[in-house]
Amino acid sequence: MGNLAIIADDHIQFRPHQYLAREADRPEFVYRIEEGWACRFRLLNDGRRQITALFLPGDYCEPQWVLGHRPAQPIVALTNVRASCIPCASIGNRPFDQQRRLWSALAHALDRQSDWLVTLGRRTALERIAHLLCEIFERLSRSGLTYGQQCAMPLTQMDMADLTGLTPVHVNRTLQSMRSAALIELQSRWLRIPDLSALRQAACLAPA
Amino acid sequence: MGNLAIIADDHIQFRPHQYLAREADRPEFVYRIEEGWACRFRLLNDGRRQITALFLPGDYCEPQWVLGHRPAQPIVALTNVRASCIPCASIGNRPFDQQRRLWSALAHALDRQSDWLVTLGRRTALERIAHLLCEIFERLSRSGLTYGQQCAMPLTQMDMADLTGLTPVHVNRTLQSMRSAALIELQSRWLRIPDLSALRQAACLAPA
DNA sequence: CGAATCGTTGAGCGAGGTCAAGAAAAGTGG
DNA sequence: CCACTTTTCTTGACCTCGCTCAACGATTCG
Repeated sequence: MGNLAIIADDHIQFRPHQYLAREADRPEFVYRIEEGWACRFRLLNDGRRQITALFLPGDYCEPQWVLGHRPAQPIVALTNVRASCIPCASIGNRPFDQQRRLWSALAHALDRQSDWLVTLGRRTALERIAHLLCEIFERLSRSGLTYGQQCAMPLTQMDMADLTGLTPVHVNRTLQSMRSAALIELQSRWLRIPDLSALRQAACLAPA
Repeated sequence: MGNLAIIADDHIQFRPHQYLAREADRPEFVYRIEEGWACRFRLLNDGRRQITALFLPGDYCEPQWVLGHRPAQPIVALTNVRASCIPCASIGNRPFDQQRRLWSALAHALDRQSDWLVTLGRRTALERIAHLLCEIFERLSRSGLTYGQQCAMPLTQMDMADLTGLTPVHVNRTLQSMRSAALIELQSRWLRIPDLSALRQAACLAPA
Protein backbone atom coordinates (compact mmCIF):
# COMPACT_ATOMS: atom_id res chain seq x y z
CA MET A 1 0.00 0.00 0.00
CA GLY A 2 1.02 3.64 0.34
CA ASN A 3 4.22 4.06 -1.54
CA LEU A 4 3.60 2.12 -4.67
CA ALA A 5 4.42 4.20 -7.70
CA ILE A 6 2.42 4.16 -10.89
CA ILE A 7 4.98 5.13 -13.49
CA ALA A 8 2.64 5.25 -16.47
CA ASP A 9 -1.07 4.74 -17.20
CA ASP A 10 -0.68 1.03 -17.66
CA HIS A 11 2.41 0.20 -15.62
CA ILE A 12 2.95 -0.28 -11.90
CA GLN A 13 5.91 -0.89 -9.63
CA PHE A 14 6.30 -2.72 -6.33
CA ARG A 15 9.16 -2.95 -3.85
CA PRO A 16 10.19 -6.11 -2.02
CA HIS A 17 7.52 -7.26 0.49
CA GLN A 18 4.80 -5.11 -1.08
CA TYR A 19 1.59 -6.93 -1.86
CA LEU A 20 0.43 -7.23 -5.46
CA ALA A 21 -2.81 -8.64 -4.10
CA ARG A 22 -4.27 -9.58 -0.75
CA GLU A 23 -6.70 -12.35 0.07
CA ALA A 24 -10.29 -11.37 -0.67
CA ASP A 25 -9.32 -8.23 -2.60
CA ARG A 26 -11.10 -7.81 -5.89
CA PRO A 27 -8.19 -6.97 -8.17
CA GLU A 28 -8.74 -4.32 -10.83
CA PHE A 29 -5.92 -5.53 -13.03
CA VAL A 30 -4.25 -8.67 -14.16
CA TYR A 31 -0.52 -7.99 -14.10
CA ARG A 32 1.98 -9.04 -16.67
CA ILE A 33 5.32 -9.12 -14.90
CA GLU A 34 7.86 -7.19 -16.93
CA GLU A 35 10.72 -7.30 -14.46
CA GLY A 36 11.36 -8.79 -11.02
CA TRP A 37 10.06 -11.76 -9.03
CA ALA A 38 6.92 -12.25 -6.93
CA CYS A 39 5.24 -15.15 -5.18
CA ARG A 40 1.89 -16.41 -3.95
CA PHE A 41 1.90 -18.01 -0.49
CA ARG A 42 -0.12 -19.13 2.51
CA LEU A 43 0.65 -18.75 6.17
CA LEU A 44 -0.78 -21.21 8.71
CA ASN A 45 -1.81 -19.88 12.09
CA ASP A 46 1.34 -21.20 13.79
CA GLY A 47 3.61 -19.45 11.31
CA ARG A 48 4.34 -22.25 8.89
CA ARG A 49 4.58 -20.74 5.42
CA GLN A 50 4.34 -22.32 2.00
CA ILE A 51 4.94 -20.55 -1.29
CA THR A 52 2.52 -21.89 -3.90
CA ALA A 53 3.62 -20.02 -7.01
CA LEU A 54 6.54 -18.05 -8.32
CA PHE A 55 5.95 -15.21 -10.80
CA LEU A 56 8.81 -14.41 -13.14
CA PRO A 57 9.09 -11.92 -15.99
CA GLY A 58 6.58 -12.72 -18.72
CA ASP A 59 4.11 -14.40 -16.34
CA TYR A 60 0.51 -13.29 -15.90
CA CYS A 61 -0.64 -12.67 -12.36
CA GLU A 62 -3.34 -13.93 -12.28
CA PRO A 63 -5.50 -14.67 -15.33
CA GLN A 64 -8.52 -15.87 -13.34
CA TRP A 65 -9.00 -12.38 -11.92
CA VAL A 66 -10.69 -11.33 -15.17
CA LEU A 67 -13.54 -13.66 -14.20
CA GLY A 68 -14.03 -11.71 -11.00
CA HIS A 69 -12.35 -14.43 -8.92
CA ARG A 70 -10.75 -13.14 -5.77
CA PRO A 71 -7.26 -14.24 -4.78
CA ALA A 72 -7.40 -17.21 -2.43
CA GLN A 73 -3.85 -16.46 -1.34
CA PRO A 74 -1.88 -13.21 -1.13
CA ILE A 75 0.81 -12.28 -3.64
CA VAL A 76 3.91 -10.41 -2.62
CA ALA A 77 6.95 -9.00 -4.41
CA LEU A 78 10.26 -10.74 -3.70
CA THR A 79 12.34 -8.12 -5.52
CA ASN A 80 11.55 -4.81 -7.17
CA VAL A 81 8.78 -5.60 -9.62
CA ARG A 82 7.61 -3.72 -12.69
CA ALA A 83 4.38 -4.94 -14.27
CA SER A 84 1.96 -3.88 -16.96
CA CYS A 85 -1.72 -3.70 -16.07
CA ILE A 86 -4.54 -5.39 -17.96
CA PRO A 87 -7.88 -4.04 -16.71
CA CYS A 88 -10.11 -6.95 -15.68
CA ALA A 89 -13.24 -5.16 -16.76
CA SER A 90 -12.17 -4.69 -20.34
CA ILE A 91 -11.50 -8.31 -21.08
CA GLY A 92 -14.69 -8.88 -23.06
CA ASN A 93 -13.66 -6.21 -25.58
CA ARG A 94 -10.14 -7.52 -26.04
CA PRO A 95 -8.88 -9.42 -29.05
CA PHE A 96 -9.75 -13.11 -28.95
CA ASP A 97 -6.06 -13.83 -29.14
CA GLN A 98 -5.25 -12.07 -25.89
CA GLN A 99 -8.06 -13.88 -24.11
CA ARG A 100 -6.77 -17.18 -25.38
CA ARG A 101 -3.26 -16.33 -24.22
CA LEU A 102 -4.64 -15.66 -20.76
CA TRP A 103 -6.45 -19.00 -20.50
CA SER A 104 -3.46 -20.76 -21.88
CA ALA A 105 -1.28 -19.17 -19.20
CA LEU A 106 -3.78 -20.35 -16.61
CA ALA A 107 -3.53 -23.90 -17.95
CA HIS A 108 0.25 -23.80 -17.80
CA ALA A 109 0.15 -22.55 -14.24
CA LEU A 110 -2.02 -25.54 -13.39
CA ASP A 111 0.45 -27.93 -15.00
CA ARG A 112 3.34 -26.40 -13.11
CA GLN A 113 1.44 -26.72 -9.88
CA SER A 114 0.69 -30.36 -10.60
CA ASP A 115 4.40 -30.93 -11.03
CA TRP A 116 5.02 -29.26 -7.69
CA LEU A 117 2.47 -31.47 -5.99
CA VAL A 118 4.57 -34.43 -7.11
CA THR A 119 7.71 -32.77 -5.81
CA LEU A 120 6.30 -31.84 -2.42
CA GLY A 121 4.58 -35.20 -2.02
CA ARG A 122 7.25 -37.55 -3.22
CA ARG A 123 10.68 -36.04 -3.77
CA THR A 124 13.66 -35.87 -1.41
CA ALA A 125 15.23 -32.60 -0.30
CA LEU A 126 17.95 -32.71 -2.95
CA GLU A 127 15.44 -33.55 -5.67
CA ARG A 128 13.19 -30.70 -4.58
CA ILE A 129 15.91 -28.09 -4.72
CA ALA A 130 17.21 -29.45 -8.01
CA HIS A 131 13.66 -29.22 -9.41
CA LEU A 132 13.34 -25.66 -8.19
CA LEU A 133 16.60 -24.52 -9.71
CA CYS A 134 15.92 -26.31 -13.01
CA GLU A 135 12.48 -24.78 -13.25
CA ILE A 136 13.71 -21.27 -12.53
CA PHE A 137 16.58 -21.57 -14.97
CA GLU A 138 14.41 -22.94 -17.74
CA ARG A 139 11.65 -20.41 -17.25
CA LEU A 140 14.13 -17.54 -17.25
CA SER A 141 15.78 -19.06 -20.28
CA ARG A 142 12.52 -18.93 -22.24
CA SER A 143 12.40 -15.20 -21.51
CA GLY A 144 15.99 -14.66 -22.59
CA LEU A 145 17.09 -13.95 -19.02
CA THR A 146 19.86 -16.52 -18.79
CA TYR A 147 23.45 -15.85 -19.75
CA GLY A 148 25.08 -19.03 -20.88
CA GLN A 149 24.83 -21.39 -17.93
CA GLN A 150 24.00 -18.61 -15.50
CA CYS A 151 21.02 -16.69 -14.21
CA ALA A 152 20.02 -14.40 -11.36
CA MET A 153 18.94 -16.04 -8.10
CA PRO A 154 17.46 -13.43 -5.76
CA LEU A 155 15.80 -16.02 -3.50
CA THR A 156 17.08 -16.35 0.06
CA GLN A 157 17.52 -19.81 1.51
CA MET A 158 14.40 -19.14 3.53
CA ASP A 159 12.44 -18.43 0.34
CA MET A 160 13.74 -21.69 -1.08
CA ALA A 161 12.69 -23.47 2.10
CA ASP A 162 9.17 -22.08 1.81
CA LEU A 163 9.04 -23.12 -1.83
CA THR A 164 10.28 -26.66 -1.23
CA GLY A 165 8.54 -27.40 2.06
CA LEU A 166 11.86 -27.76 3.89
CA THR A 167 13.53 -25.79 6.69
CA PRO A 168 16.13 -23.12 5.94
CA VAL A 169 18.74 -25.15 7.81
CA HIS A 170 18.14 -28.19 5.67
CA VAL A 171 18.12 -26.13 2.47
CA ASN A 172 21.54 -24.85 3.47
CA ARG A 173 22.94 -28.32 4.06
CA THR A 174 21.42 -29.62 0.84
CA LEU A 175 22.84 -26.74 -1.19
CA GLN A 176 26.26 -27.53 0.27
CA SER A 177 26.05 -31.10 -0.84
CA MET A 178 24.92 -30.02 -4.32
CA ARG A 179 27.87 -27.66 -4.52
CA SER A 180 30.31 -30.35 -3.55
CA ALA A 181 28.72 -32.69 -6.10
CA ALA A 182 29.37 -29.94 -8.69
CA LEU A 183 25.67 -29.82 -9.56
CA ILE A 184 25.48 -26.08 -9.01
CA GLU A 185 27.51 -22.98 -8.29
CA LEU A 186 25.58 -20.50 -6.21
CA GLN A 187 26.90 -17.33 -4.63
CA SER A 188 25.95 -13.69 -4.20
CA ARG A 189 22.49 -14.08 -5.74
CA TRP A 190 23.83 -15.70 -8.87
CA LEU A 191 23.38 -19.28 -10.08
CA ARG A 192 25.47 -21.28 -12.49
CA ILE A 193 24.45 -24.73 -13.68
CA PRO A 194 27.44 -26.47 -15.24
CA ASP A 195 25.36 -29.40 -16.52
CA LEU A 196 21.65 -28.80 -16.79
CA SER A 197 20.75 -32.34 -17.79
CA ALA A 198 22.68 -33.69 -14.79
CA LEU A 199 20.69 -31.36 -12.56
CA ARG A 200 17.44 -32.45 -14.19
CA GLN A 201 18.39 -36.03 -13.55
CA ALA A 202 19.17 -35.25 -9.92
CA ALA A 203 15.71 -33.72 -9.74
CA CYS A 204 14.15 -36.90 -11.06
CA LEU A 205 12.75 -34.92 -14.00
CA ALA A 206 12.19 -36.46 -17.42
CA PRO A 207 14.99 -35.66 -19.87
CA ALA A 208 14.19 -32.44 -21.71
CA MET B 1 -9.08 -48.92 -23.98
CA GLY B 2 -11.05 -51.76 -25.60
CA ASN B 3 -13.98 -52.33 -23.33
CA LEU B 4 -15.12 -48.82 -22.66
CA ALA B 5 -18.79 -48.53 -23.40
CA ILE B 6 -20.37 -45.50 -24.96
CA ILE B 7 -23.87 -45.62 -23.61
CA ALA B 8 -25.24 -42.67 -25.54
CA ASP B 9 -24.02 -40.12 -28.07
CA ASP B 10 -22.74 -37.80 -25.40
CA HIS B 11 -22.06 -40.10 -22.46
CA ILE B 12 -19.22 -42.47 -21.70
CA GLN B 13 -18.38 -45.00 -19.00
CA PHE B 14 -15.13 -46.21 -17.49
CA ARG B 15 -14.29 -49.03 -15.12
CA PRO B 16 -11.78 -48.82 -12.28
CA HIS B 17 -8.19 -48.45 -13.57
CA GLN B 18 -9.32 -47.41 -17.04
CA TYR B 19 -7.70 -44.28 -18.37
CA LEU B 20 -9.84 -41.23 -19.11
CA ALA B 21 -6.74 -39.69 -20.70
CA ARG B 22 -3.11 -40.59 -21.19
CA GLU B 23 -0.13 -38.27 -21.30
CA ALA B 24 0.31 -36.67 -24.67
CA ASP B 25 -3.12 -37.76 -25.95
CA ARG B 26 -5.08 -35.05 -27.63
CA PRO B 27 -8.45 -35.48 -25.94
CA GLU B 28 -11.55 -35.11 -28.09
CA PHE B 29 -13.84 -34.35 -25.19
CA VAL B 30 -13.87 -32.56 -21.91
CA TYR B 31 -15.70 -34.79 -19.47
CA ARG B 32 -18.19 -33.73 -16.92
CA ILE B 33 -18.18 -36.45 -14.27
CA GLU B 34 -21.74 -37.52 -13.57
CA GLU B 35 -20.97 -40.43 -11.27
CA GLY B 36 -17.87 -42.04 -9.78
CA TRP B 37 -14.36 -40.91 -8.87
CA ALA B 38 -11.22 -40.44 -10.94
CA CYS B 39 -7.75 -39.01 -10.38
CA ARG B 40 -4.81 -37.44 -12.12
CA PHE B 41 -1.37 -38.70 -11.06
CA ARG B 42 2.30 -38.98 -11.86
CA LEU B 43 4.61 -41.92 -11.48
CA LEU B 44 8.37 -41.36 -10.97
CA ASN B 45 10.75 -43.83 -12.56
CA ASP B 46 11.38 -45.67 -9.29
CA GLY B 47 7.67 -46.22 -8.67
CA ARG B 48 6.88 -43.33 -6.37
CA ARG B 49 3.38 -42.15 -7.18
CA GLN B 50 1.61 -38.89 -6.40
CA ILE B 51 -2.02 -38.14 -7.09
CA THR B 52 -2.37 -34.51 -8.13
CA ALA B 53 -6.13 -34.15 -8.53
CA LEU B 54 -9.30 -35.91 -7.55
CA PHE B 55 -12.33 -35.73 -9.85
CA LEU B 56 -15.72 -36.10 -8.19
CA PRO B 57 -19.24 -35.90 -9.59
CA GLY B 58 -19.91 -32.45 -11.03
CA ASP B 59 -16.23 -31.79 -11.84
CA TYR B 60 -14.95 -31.01 -15.32
CA CYS B 61 -12.04 -33.08 -16.55
CA GLU B 62 -10.23 -31.04 -17.83
CA PRO B 63 -11.34 -27.62 -19.06
CA GLN B 64 -7.98 -26.70 -20.60
CA TRP B 65 -8.39 -29.47 -23.17
CA VAL B 66 -10.68 -27.22 -25.18
CA LEU B 67 -7.62 -25.06 -25.88
CA GLY B 68 -5.91 -28.03 -27.46
CA HIS B 69 -3.70 -28.55 -24.41
CA ARG B 70 -2.55 -32.11 -23.95
CA PRO B 71 -2.71 -33.78 -20.55
CA ALA B 72 0.61 -33.42 -18.74
CA GLN B 73 -0.40 -36.30 -16.48
CA PRO B 74 -2.64 -39.32 -17.03
CA ILE B 75 -6.14 -39.57 -15.58
CA VAL B 76 -7.55 -42.84 -14.39
CA ALA B 77 -10.87 -44.01 -12.97
CA LEU B 78 -10.85 -45.03 -9.30
CA THR B 79 -14.38 -46.42 -9.40
CA ASN B 80 -16.93 -46.95 -12.12
CA VAL B 81 -17.28 -43.58 -13.78
CA ARG B 82 -20.06 -42.17 -15.92
CA ALA B 83 -19.36 -38.88 -17.65
CA SER B 84 -20.92 -36.62 -20.23
CA CYS B 85 -18.80 -35.51 -23.15
CA ILE B 86 -18.25 -31.93 -24.28
CA PRO B 87 -16.56 -31.93 -27.69
CA CYS B 88 -13.43 -29.78 -27.54
CA ALA B 89 -13.83 -28.65 -31.13
CA SER B 90 -17.27 -27.16 -30.64
CA ILE B 91 -16.33 -24.82 -27.84
CA GLY B 92 -16.29 -21.69 -29.95
CA ASN B 93 -19.94 -22.18 -30.89
CA ARG B 94 -21.12 -22.81 -27.37
CA PRO B 95 -23.06 -20.39 -25.20
CA PHE B 96 -20.81 -17.82 -23.52
CA ASP B 97 -22.13 -19.04 -20.22
CA GLN B 98 -20.82 -22.56 -20.67
CA GLN B 99 -17.40 -21.26 -21.64
CA ARG B 100 -17.32 -19.11 -18.57
CA ARG B 101 -18.31 -22.05 -16.41
CA LEU B 102 -15.40 -23.99 -17.83
CA TRP B 103 -12.81 -21.27 -17.08
CA SER B 104 -14.27 -20.80 -13.69
CA ALA B 105 -13.88 -24.52 -13.00
CA LEU B 106 -10.27 -24.25 -14.11
CA ALA B 107 -9.68 -21.39 -11.68
CA HIS B 108 -11.21 -23.38 -8.83
CA ALA B 109 -9.02 -26.35 -9.66
CA LEU B 110 -6.01 -24.06 -9.41
CA ASP B 111 -7.12 -22.79 -6.00
CA ARG B 112 -7.63 -26.33 -4.75
CA GLN B 113 -4.18 -27.28 -5.96
CA SER B 114 -2.65 -24.28 -4.21
CA ASP B 115 -4.26 -25.47 -1.00
CA TRP B 116 -2.74 -28.90 -1.54
CA LEU B 117 0.69 -27.43 -2.07
CA VAL B 118 0.40 -25.97 1.40
CA THR B 119 -0.71 -29.31 2.77
CA LEU B 120 2.04 -31.36 1.15
CA GLY B 121 4.69 -28.79 1.97
CA ARG B 122 3.79 -27.89 5.51
CA ARG B 123 1.21 -30.12 7.17
CA THR B 124 1.70 -33.18 9.38
CA ALA B 125 0.31 -36.59 8.51
CA LEU B 126 -2.79 -36.14 10.63
CA GLU B 127 -3.44 -32.68 9.21
CA ARG B 128 -3.06 -34.00 5.68
CA ILE B 129 -5.55 -36.78 6.11
CA ALA B 130 -7.95 -34.49 7.93
CA HIS B 131 -7.67 -32.02 5.05
CA LEU B 132 -8.33 -34.76 2.54
CA LEU B 133 -11.41 -36.04 4.32
CA CYS B 134 -12.79 -32.54 4.87
CA GLU B 135 -12.30 -31.63 1.26
CA ILE B 136 -13.95 -34.78 -0.03
CA PHE B 137 -16.87 -34.44 2.33
CA GLU B 138 -17.44 -30.79 1.51
CA ARG B 139 -17.16 -31.27 -2.23
CA LEU B 140 -19.57 -34.19 -2.15
CA SER B 141 -21.85 -32.16 0.06
CA ARG B 142 -22.09 -29.39 -2.54
CA SER B 143 -23.26 -32.02 -5.03
CA GLY B 144 -25.84 -33.39 -2.63
CA LEU B 145 -23.91 -36.64 -2.20
CA THR B 146 -23.63 -36.59 1.57
CA TYR B 147 -26.17 -38.11 3.92
CA GLY B 148 -26.17 -36.27 7.20
CA GLN B 149 -22.65 -36.62 8.53
CA GLN B 150 -21.80 -39.43 6.14
CA CYS B 151 -20.50 -39.97 2.65
CA ALA B 152 -19.01 -42.66 0.44
CA MET B 153 -15.28 -43.28 0.72
CA PRO B 154 -14.12 -45.60 -2.07
CA LEU B 155 -10.45 -44.70 -1.67
CA THR B 156 -8.09 -47.40 -0.45
CA GLN B 157 -5.47 -46.47 2.12
CA MET B 158 -2.95 -46.67 -0.68
CA ASP B 159 -4.94 -44.09 -2.68
CA MET B 160 -4.98 -41.86 0.40
CA ALA B 161 -1.22 -42.32 0.75
CA ASP B 162 -0.67 -41.27 -2.85
CA LEU B 163 -2.90 -38.24 -2.33
CA THR B 164 -1.24 -37.13 0.90
CA GLY B 165 2.38 -37.95 0.08
CA LEU B 166 2.56 -40.54 2.87
CA THR B 167 3.07 -44.30 2.94
CA PRO B 168 0.10 -46.66 3.23
CA VAL B 169 1.43 -47.92 6.55
CA HIS B 170 1.53 -44.45 8.01
CA VAL B 171 -1.92 -43.63 6.64
CA ASN B 172 -3.19 -46.67 8.46
CA ARG B 173 -1.64 -45.65 11.76
CA THR B 174 -2.85 -42.09 11.38
CA LEU B 175 -6.39 -43.19 10.61
CA GLN B 176 -6.32 -45.32 13.77
CA SER B 177 -5.34 -42.36 15.87
CA MET B 178 -8.05 -40.24 14.26
CA ARG B 179 -10.59 -42.95 15.03
CA SER B 180 -9.56 -43.14 18.65
CA ALA B 181 -9.70 -39.33 18.86
CA ALA B 182 -13.30 -39.64 17.59
CA LEU B 183 -12.50 -37.37 14.66
CA ILE B 184 -13.81 -39.87 12.13
CA GLU B 185 -15.60 -43.15 11.73
CA LEU B 186 -14.42 -45.03 8.70
CA GLN B 187 -15.28 -48.56 7.69
CA SER B 188 -16.33 -50.56 4.65
CA ARG B 189 -15.89 -47.65 2.22
CA TRP B 190 -18.05 -45.33 4.24
CA LEU B 191 -17.06 -42.22 6.15
CA ARG B 192 -18.81 -40.49 9.03
CA ILE B 193 -17.61 -37.17 10.42
CA PRO B 194 -19.21 -36.59 13.81
CA ASP B 195 -17.92 -33.01 14.08
CA LEU B 196 -16.85 -31.40 10.83
CA SER B 197 -15.53 -28.23 12.38
CA ALA B 198 -13.38 -30.26 14.77
CA LEU B 199 -11.97 -32.11 11.77
CA ARG B 200 -11.33 -28.85 9.94
CA GLN B 201 -9.50 -27.59 12.98
CA ALA B 202 -7.42 -30.77 13.13
CA ALA B 203 -6.58 -30.13 9.48
CA CYS B 204 -5.42 -26.61 10.30
CA LEU B 205 -8.06 -25.24 7.93
CA ALA B 206 -9.71 -21.88 8.44
CA PRO B 207 -13.14 -22.14 10.08
CA ALA B 208 -15.80 -22.49 7.37
C1' DC C 1 -13.14 -72.00 -2.30
C1' DG C 2 -8.85 -70.06 -3.77
C1' DA C 3 -6.35 -65.83 -5.05
C1' DA C 4 -5.75 -61.17 -4.95
C1' DT C 5 -6.14 -57.08 -2.78
C1' DC C 6 -6.40 -54.48 1.29
C1' DG C 7 -5.78 -53.51 6.18
C1' DT C 8 -3.14 -54.05 10.56
C1' DT C 9 0.77 -54.49 13.59
C1' DG C 10 5.69 -54.61 15.25
C1' DA C 11 10.66 -53.44 15.29
C1' DG C 12 14.20 -50.61 13.77
C1' DC C 13 15.98 -46.77 11.20
C1' DG C 14 17.02 -42.44 8.83
C1' DA C 15 15.84 -38.01 6.45
C1' DG C 16 14.85 -33.94 7.81
C1' DG C 17 13.43 -30.95 11.89
C1' DT C 18 14.67 -28.21 16.15
C1' DC C 19 17.37 -25.37 18.91
C1' DA C 20 21.16 -22.53 19.48
C1' DA C 21 25.09 -19.83 18.51
C1' DG C 22 28.28 -17.54 15.78
C1' DA C 23 30.15 -15.78 11.07
C1' DA C 24 29.34 -13.35 6.94
C1' DA C 25 26.72 -10.13 4.03
C1' DA C 26 23.89 -6.53 3.17
C1' DG C 27 21.51 -2.49 4.27
C1' DT C 28 21.34 2.31 6.84
C1' DG C 29 22.46 6.44 8.48
C1' DG C 30 26.03 9.79 9.72
C1' DC D 1 33.74 5.82 3.83
C1' DC D 2 32.81 3.99 8.17
C1' DA D 3 30.18 2.33 12.46
C1' DC D 4 26.00 -0.01 13.39
C1' DT D 5 22.02 -2.92 12.71
C1' DT D 6 19.60 -6.40 10.46
C1' DT D 7 19.32 -10.07 7.62
C1' DT D 8 21.20 -14.14 5.82
C1' DC D 9 24.22 -18.01 5.94
C1' DT D 10 26.64 -21.74 8.35
C1' DT D 11 27.61 -25.33 11.64
C1' DG D 12 26.90 -28.64 15.56
C1' DA D 13 24.21 -31.62 18.67
C1' DC D 14 20.19 -33.88 19.31
C1' DC D 15 15.55 -35.53 18.34
C1' DT D 16 11.26 -37.15 16.07
C1' DC D 17 8.01 -38.06 12.56
C1' DG D 18 7.28 -40.83 9.16
C1' DC D 19 9.61 -44.65 6.33
C1' DT D 20 11.15 -49.52 5.57
C1' DC D 21 10.73 -54.25 5.89
C1' DA D 22 8.18 -58.03 7.13
C1' DA D 23 4.53 -60.88 8.57
C1' DC D 24 -0.12 -61.92 9.18
C1' DG D 25 -5.39 -61.10 9.23
C1' DA D 26 -9.43 -59.61 6.87
C1' DT D 27 -12.05 -58.60 2.72
C1' DT D 28 -13.34 -58.95 -1.78
C1' DC D 29 -13.92 -61.09 -5.96
C1' DG D 30 -13.79 -64.50 -9.58
